[in-house]
Amino acid sequence: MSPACRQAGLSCEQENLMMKKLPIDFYQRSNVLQIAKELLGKILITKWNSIETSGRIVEVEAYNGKIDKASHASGGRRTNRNEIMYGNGGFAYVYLCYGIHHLFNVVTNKKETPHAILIRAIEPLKGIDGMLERTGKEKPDSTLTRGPGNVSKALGISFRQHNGHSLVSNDLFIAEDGFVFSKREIMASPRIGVDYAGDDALVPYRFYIKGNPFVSGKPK
DNA sequence: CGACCGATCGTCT
DNA sequence: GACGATCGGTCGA
Repeated sequence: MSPACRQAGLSCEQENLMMKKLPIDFYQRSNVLQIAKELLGKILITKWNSIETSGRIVEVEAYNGKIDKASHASGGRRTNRNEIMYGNGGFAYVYLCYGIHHLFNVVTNKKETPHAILIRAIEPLKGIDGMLERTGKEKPDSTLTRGPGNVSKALGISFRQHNGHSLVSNDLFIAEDGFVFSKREIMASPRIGVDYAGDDALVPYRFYIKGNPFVSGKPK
């Protein structure tokens, strides 16, 4: 059960009822930084292989399209791999990183504007046993869904099966339950692992929840 | 602590 | 043939 529902004294049944899937309009807006911040506190859910897993988003990074040197679409670069970024918002962009990790992104904005938001960390809510099974971990500590590679592993997201998947589908989507982080809990910093991006490596496009144990990087 | 390193493979040059 | 929007481990101070 989510902290928000526990605080409100709601049962799991009631919690399900108040869960609302984000509509396609949420994703197709033009301000990727705004959407990235709004994703903090929302719930990412997967339901497949008879397992439902979900977690509250606590860390994201925005990638600001063609003008962003850190983006795969930098300079209008368009390849087989990043093609989905050039489509409409509301779809998953999943790619393989270092041959090992499947990184899950939310595509935003409209056709031909390749905006994306990388989901870097979630706080597990449902299906923790399933997450442990998928990751091979013994205990649900803070490394379970810390960092983008771990998020995908715990939720069973892979680039072969889920790249281009709709986010208004019934098996992979983001929902809101009324919970919101307060503004002062939301921190901004440069993005991680984008040293190659020159001056764009320094822009504060990473947003995370202050003090949350699932947030990647060094605590500060 | 911090620095470094190996894993592993699809994609692009 | 080189290289990642990473992770977890090791090693030395």
